[in-house]
Amino acid sequence: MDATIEEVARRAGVSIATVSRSLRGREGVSPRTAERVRAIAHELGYSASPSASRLASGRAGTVAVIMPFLGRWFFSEVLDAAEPVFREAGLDLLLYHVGDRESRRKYFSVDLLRKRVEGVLLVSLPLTDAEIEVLHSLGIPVCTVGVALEGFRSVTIDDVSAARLAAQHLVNLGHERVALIAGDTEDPTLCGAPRDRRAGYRSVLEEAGTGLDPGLEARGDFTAAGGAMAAGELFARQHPPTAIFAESDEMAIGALGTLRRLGLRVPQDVSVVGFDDHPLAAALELTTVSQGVADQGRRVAEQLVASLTAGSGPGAGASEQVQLPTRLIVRGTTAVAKPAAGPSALAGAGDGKPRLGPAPGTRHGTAPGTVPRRNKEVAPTPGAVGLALPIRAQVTTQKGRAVQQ
Amino acid sequence: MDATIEEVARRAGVSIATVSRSLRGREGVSPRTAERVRAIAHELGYSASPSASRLASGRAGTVAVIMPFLGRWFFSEVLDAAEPVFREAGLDLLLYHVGDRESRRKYFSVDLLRKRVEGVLLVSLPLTDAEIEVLHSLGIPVCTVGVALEGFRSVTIDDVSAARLAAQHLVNLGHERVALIAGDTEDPTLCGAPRDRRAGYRSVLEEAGTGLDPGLEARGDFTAAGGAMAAGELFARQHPPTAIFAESDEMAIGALGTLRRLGLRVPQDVSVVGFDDHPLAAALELTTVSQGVADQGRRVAEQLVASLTAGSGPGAGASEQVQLPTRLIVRGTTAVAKPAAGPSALAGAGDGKPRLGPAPGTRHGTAPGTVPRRNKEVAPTPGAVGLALPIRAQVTTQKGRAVQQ
DNA sequence: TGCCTGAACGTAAGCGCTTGCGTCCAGTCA
DNA sequence: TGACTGGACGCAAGCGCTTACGTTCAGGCA
Repeated sequence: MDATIEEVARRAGVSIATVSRSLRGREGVSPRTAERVRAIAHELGYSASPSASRLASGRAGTVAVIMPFLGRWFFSEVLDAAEPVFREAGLDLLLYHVGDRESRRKYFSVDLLRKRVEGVLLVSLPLTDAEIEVLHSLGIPVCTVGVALEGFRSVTIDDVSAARLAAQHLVNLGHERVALIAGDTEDPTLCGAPRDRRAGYRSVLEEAGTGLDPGLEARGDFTAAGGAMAAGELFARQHPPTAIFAESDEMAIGALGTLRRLGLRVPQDVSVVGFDDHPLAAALELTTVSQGVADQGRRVAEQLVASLTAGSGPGAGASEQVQLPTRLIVRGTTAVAKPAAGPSALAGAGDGKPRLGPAPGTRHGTAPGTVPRRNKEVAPTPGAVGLALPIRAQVTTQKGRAVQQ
Repeated sequence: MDATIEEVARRAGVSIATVSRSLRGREGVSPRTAERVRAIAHELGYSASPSASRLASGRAGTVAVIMPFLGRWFFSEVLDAAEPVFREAGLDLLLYHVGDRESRRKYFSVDLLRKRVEGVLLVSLPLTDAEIEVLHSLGIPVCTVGVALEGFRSVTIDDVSAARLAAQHLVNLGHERVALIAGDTEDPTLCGAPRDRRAGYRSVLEEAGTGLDPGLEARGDFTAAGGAMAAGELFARQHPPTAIFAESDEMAIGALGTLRRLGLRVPQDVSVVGFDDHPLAAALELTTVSQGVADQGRRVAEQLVASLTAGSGPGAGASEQVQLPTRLIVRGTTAVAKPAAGPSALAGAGDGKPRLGPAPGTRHGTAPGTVPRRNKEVAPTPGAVGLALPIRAQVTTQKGRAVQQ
């Protein structure tokens, strides 16, 4: 068996209380003794049993991260960013994948969380009132990311404004038929994001005076395959769009695939904007709305750790709602609308250069979009350089070749 | 405070021992009593304190999943598939992100795992002998996926054969200059996969008699950005390739971006094969080697659960090494080599159709590649349909338009 | 010198369970 | 009717810690 605290105490010739105090850095032990105890503990390869110490102290030393998806980019990215924060704080990270209604019941009604964790991080999971009630009744800090919940601290973005960014960009390029590939607003495993992004999109179209056309909206399910289908639907309809805004990069990329199969060139025939700034978006030169996912993950984890350590300290921030900025990253999948678009035009020879020009209401963006490069060696590859624009600022130019599909 | 076992006992008018037995389904309790206890426990919203029960029973009820990356597709996919298996078995899933050398030391030398988990799932993490020693000394079941480790059960694929599949496909299409975008074989956070895939690639080239050319190998880092850079390097060299095999889809997609920027058409000018069957590979019609990642995740999790429940039962399978099959999925990024390739040819008008024809040694594949479709509604989208081929079987035809970039 | 003080340490009471073993008692059999 | 049996249950000893409180004792002060 592993060494226990008792063995360490015996070897050090002190009581187990002193060992505990020494190892936990509590006061009441002379520096010399503490040091000696620590040396012996290390020599024995001793480390306290978590269950014993949790039982005795009453603190779980664990946080739960609850997410509806693990495989989708947004979620794994949040997890990736949050993990080190918890680790740093000495907290174990218990992962909960909440999928269907059934597993949700297990997590919420049967208190799987109670006594097990001392904090909960909820990733983009919309909850019923009953579930929220359960969370509150746990009496432990709960932070959310991707969705704001009454009474809980959260880190989110303004999905409405972010979507407006994308839609406005397309409108300003002269597009009059801007389609939306939306997430499912009914899906119980998805949050308000699809609803808000659609709202942002619609508000821009209304302001533009082009009117809303239900025929311009199709549903993907936040996957590439769903995006591909949705694009297929859009172009099978009476009046196809000249531009597409997809609520996620994964759907946008799926749409790109469909467009290519249909022989439509991007951006010459159709412009496409995504949402997320997925790592592959840069590679594919997809114009997109960046929402700093890693940032969100890190921030919300820090928020949770703070709630945990501060206890009920300064009442401030009890339900702090952080909203992170988003920005449009213009790459190669968007261009000014063709004067008279014939959507039936099949793929023809293209010179590969998007016909970009100053859009109405132009303002120059300044902060260059960055393309992640971990490999620092020779860089003969012309990277896609986009422009990061504040809300409402519009595109003017871009460096780098655009897509030519 | 939450209800304790004592309160349940009091209300039920029995001893806490009986409550414990009733709730855990142990024998020694009359059915009537057990039922009554269960009802009362439920009424009180009681559930046993994990730390207390773990301390008393000595079982941790928790497994650790250790992975070097959380954000990369392969890893999050494995996690996604493994989680439900553990949940089903009533095991908590403790997530460990092992990044740099420093954090590795923490995980392995300081026994963060000891006393905390009763099983370990290691995802594609190569270990030093010392680290392996530590794992063995834990005396608990350890399973690995993505890499086979002496003395541990594992689920892997045959990376050499899988890579051969891709390389052979290109060679059979008539390509004589087949490049490799390789992962870093020196990276301590990566497993034998890059080494084996490179070996498979090289063996095919050697057999083909085209000889090995160091100028045909470049290093990505398993990211799209890395793949983009690597492709850039390859085409900046003296004798550019006519085909590229990338050791991951993410790198392949990055390479596609670079090729487009360089004005090279895929597959007319350059063929590209990836590795993984990433969800976006289907959307982009990337020819790739599918390695059934979800399968691997599920299988290895089941393996670990079995080791845990079987205890040291039938000695069989003590170090069972499962190897899952891989298959080539031919989509639109590969085509027969041009008779005389001028790699400097810039993008010209293309008819968008790959010049695919029967390759030498042809054999017809039968099992159709599947494109994940969760949305079951009208499907006007022409999905990419690839062919799943057993090892060494070669391409003949494919349905659906090919990429035209 | 006697007393007070506080740092340094020990004592022991839990924390909330699990489980081996002992007890009780309704049946069973001789 | 009494010894015997086994199912149903209670008792209590932990599991390995944390921590409130008690004890000891060297030093400082009047």
